Amino acid sequence: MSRSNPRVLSTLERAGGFASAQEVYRLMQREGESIGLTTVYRSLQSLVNDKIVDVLRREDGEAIYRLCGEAHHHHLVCKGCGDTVEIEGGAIEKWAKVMAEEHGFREVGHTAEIFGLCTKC
Amino acid sequence: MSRSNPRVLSTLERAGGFASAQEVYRLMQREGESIGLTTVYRSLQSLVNDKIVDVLRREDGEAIYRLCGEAHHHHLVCKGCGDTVEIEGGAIEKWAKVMAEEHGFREVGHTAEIFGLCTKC
DNA sequence: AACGGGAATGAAAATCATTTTCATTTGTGA
DNA sequence: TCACAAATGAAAATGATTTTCATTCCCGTT
Repeated sequence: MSRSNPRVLSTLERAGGFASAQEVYRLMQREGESIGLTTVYRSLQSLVNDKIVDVLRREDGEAIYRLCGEAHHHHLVCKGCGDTVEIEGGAIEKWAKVMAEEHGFREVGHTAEIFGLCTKC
Repeated sequence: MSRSNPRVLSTLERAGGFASAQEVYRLMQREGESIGLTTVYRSLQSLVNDKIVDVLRREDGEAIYRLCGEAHHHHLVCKGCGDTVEIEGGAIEKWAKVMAEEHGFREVGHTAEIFGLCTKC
């Protein structure tokens, strides 16, 4: 096991708490940090294990890492222009909790996204 | 542009209306159909364009294709053993609809999954 | 200060899904 | 039959992610 390189976390923070591994890597390069791509991946994974960051997926399948503790929210994504609106999902939280309990699941998390065509598209 | 090979759609149906491109391809191979992977990808994409199937993402980033109009349900996935329970999500449907309307989105779909540790893990 | 062992690092190769290229085949209308 | 567009698929290209493996770093012990 490897522990997270602190500069990776700090870069993810600086990126707005939301970026892909490749982006974190490029960002660190541009800032003159000497680090390998492998280490970036390992650090991010370790942060995920430690529940310090979440993993989500872009539409193209690329993994993006998000700092936890951010107010938890969901997305409304436009299939046309890719525009994204953050929405709140109290209903989902409750649903997830109930469903999980009903089936005896512990340590539950969830994902939920809505996609459609926005007013402009 | 290429039109969808009908055998691809028929295979996706037979797969339970839910499979990745690779799975559809393997399934067709096993059934003795002569088809190339490229054609499977192209057909699925064309079906997506025609709004006959939806695209979702697995946790590992692989794209999965789902027949539209299928009885719509959600999943409760165990992080330990990978076991999956199908659950119903009336609450989500309502939430998605409300949120979409609130922001003027049309033709909306959604994804929602819950993951955690099952009783055995 | 030298030593030893485990953790961290990163370059390069391996994987895997997906896309692109391109030459060939097929189907259809003139 | 001819010609041309669409469909097909093998092989190569792409891009993210993971694995391998040799090297370097860190730290506590002689």
